[in-house]
Amino acid sequence: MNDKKMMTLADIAKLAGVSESTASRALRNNPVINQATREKVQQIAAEHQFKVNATARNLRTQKSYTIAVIIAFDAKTQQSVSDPFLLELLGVIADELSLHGYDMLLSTSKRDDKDWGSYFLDSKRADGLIIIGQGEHDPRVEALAQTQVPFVVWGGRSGDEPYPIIGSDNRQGGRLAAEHLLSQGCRQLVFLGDIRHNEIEQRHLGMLDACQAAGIASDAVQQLSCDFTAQDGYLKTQQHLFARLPALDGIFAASDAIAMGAMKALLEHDIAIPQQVALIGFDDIAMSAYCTPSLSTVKQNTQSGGKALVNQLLARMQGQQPLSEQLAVKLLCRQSSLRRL
Amino acid sequence: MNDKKMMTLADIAKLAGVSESTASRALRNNPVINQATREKVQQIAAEHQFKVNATARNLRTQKSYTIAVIIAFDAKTQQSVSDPFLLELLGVIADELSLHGYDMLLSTSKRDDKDWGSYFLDSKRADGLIIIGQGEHDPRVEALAQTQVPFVVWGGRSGDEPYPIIGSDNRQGGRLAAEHLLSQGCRQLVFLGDIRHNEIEQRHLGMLDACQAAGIASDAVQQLSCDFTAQDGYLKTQQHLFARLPALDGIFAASDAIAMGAMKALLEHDIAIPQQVALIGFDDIAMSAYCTPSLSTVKQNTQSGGKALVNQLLARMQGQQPLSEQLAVKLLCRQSSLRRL
DNA sequence: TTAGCTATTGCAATCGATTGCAGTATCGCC
DNA sequence: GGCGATACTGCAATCGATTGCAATAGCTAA
Repeated sequence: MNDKKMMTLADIAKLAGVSESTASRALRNNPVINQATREKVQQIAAEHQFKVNATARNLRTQKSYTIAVIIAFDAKTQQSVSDPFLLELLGVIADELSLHGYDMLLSTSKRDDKDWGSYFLDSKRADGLIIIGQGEHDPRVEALAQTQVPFVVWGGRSGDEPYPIIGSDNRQGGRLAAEHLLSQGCRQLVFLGDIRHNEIEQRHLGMLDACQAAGIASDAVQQLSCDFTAQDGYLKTQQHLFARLPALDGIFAASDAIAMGAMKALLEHDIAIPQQVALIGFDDIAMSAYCTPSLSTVKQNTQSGGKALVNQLLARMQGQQPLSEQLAVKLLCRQSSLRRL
Repeated sequence: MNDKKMMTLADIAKLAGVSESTASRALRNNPVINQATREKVQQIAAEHQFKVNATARNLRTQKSYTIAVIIAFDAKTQQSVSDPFLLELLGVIADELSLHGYDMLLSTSKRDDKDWGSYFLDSKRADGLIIIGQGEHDPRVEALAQTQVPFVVWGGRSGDEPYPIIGSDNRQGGRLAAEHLLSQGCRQLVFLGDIRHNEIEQRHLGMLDACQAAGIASDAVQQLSCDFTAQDGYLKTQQHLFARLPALDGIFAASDAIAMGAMKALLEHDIAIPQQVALIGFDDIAMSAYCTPSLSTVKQNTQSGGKALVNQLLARMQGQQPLSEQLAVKLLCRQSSLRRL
């Protein structure tokens, strides 16, 4: 029942009474092999549960049929470790890769000891790289761009990056969020987030776009740096925003986690949301709809994002010019910002 | 600067004026090679940024130095896709594996087309399997247990599983949660969760333990099936629990997500938490501390869990008898359940 | 009948590193 | 001076599948 030692192609060939080359071609459905022969070989292989040794194939073909996904953390803040958004994106990427016959090697680069390009590519562990890091300018990525390594990045475009970046249209997202706050009558706004990150910077810029378009004085818009955690959202709100009350009437947080921290601080201080301060986040994590008040937010299209990452990378690996992409986002208005029904 | 084609061990050997075998041994720091020779080879390799071809090594050594991590979803509920707890665990596993020189292949088995064991092991893609699925009895896992495949499972032990399971002491967690509710004066309790899942069943049993010990009548403890989502927590609370008010005074949700859904429903109904109904969850996801009221919960030790998974698997791969482990959990009392200060 | 095709199949090299075993040099010591 | 031990180093086989090219068989057309 359980074959003692591993079956090899040679065993299958012998059983089928053909040469290894024929067996190999038959299994891969090479049409040059007689149909009857093909079927016979495939049947025998199936009977014995033969699985091609991926290692041997990889060595011979010089491909690994594997893509490395690197989650690049900020060494300092350790952010995003528990960002639900990430896991969702990962799931989509995994599915899409598997659809194309690729496996996914996952690496969280906390210790950034090893140089990605060579660790994964030169050693033939992977054929390409997907880098997920809502990072600040990362020298390692910049360095990669100088090489021939096929890779794509999930993140925010700031304009001139010499590598393909797929991400949400963060600026548009920021615009939508701010327009919404303005439409609810907010006039003194705060942006809560770390604009050293490209994506966050774009969200902030979008907010400024909207304010400018609405003729809001620029000193009515404050930006306050904040980590990606609920904790920091809470702290920063406590430390800096209470002082600006009651004038302050609208907060745009760079992520839902931050927003929920801010919400906590406001509620503890008995500030009515959205009546006194309207609040909106970014990401639409699962909890957003279920906190009280429910959190307005800007939703990223994880599905399209994951697919775009994979498809651009595969295109790049086939020698095509990869393109950066910006995905449309969607405004979700919930209780935390809806002053009027 | 950038070497045209990939360097191979042969190239390094030639440059160093030694044979391939010597070069190989030198790079792996085999003490049988003269120290001076070793250093010279290593230096030349470093200069040329030589990286051992993992594929070739794997073929020759018949190992892949790779562990496959499979996130087994419930085909129906698609739960846990966005469970923050999972990502955290994944991160720990990734780090621990990398510490031991292993890479991590991630697979989300939504389409359960392929048979794990053979896909990863027979094809030599991985040396072992870590299966994460707070699953119900999964026939695929049962089948694996019949084979020689080295694998470990994250989940709940129900007693007799013939394979190593690492997980939290869910029963103890349930006990702690219930004891806490009781200590707050709750007498009519509801458990919200799907007890077909081992882990959840254990949490429920723990709750019953505590109630029994406290002499609570068994009909004062209700169990209500519920998916892993905030959404279902919300719905089930609306549909079934309002009818039991005001007698009902304590809810233990099988996960924080469920708890937050329930909280939403209660608040919308103007039920005071914790005065009228005390609420406690499980997991301590990042948001728990930042909803309002903040959510009491039982915290799992992700760190130890990830390490245990990896270490047990590696032990198993070295022929040792792997042991199941139950990790201690910790009760975190926050506003949602604290009636007295 | 035979050259010329086509349809199949097999031979043997190849991918790059590892490793058992054999070979060489050097040294100490009687 | 010779013998064995010690310390390195190299030869060549090996892991398992893929593939360019050669080989064979069967068949058609001249």
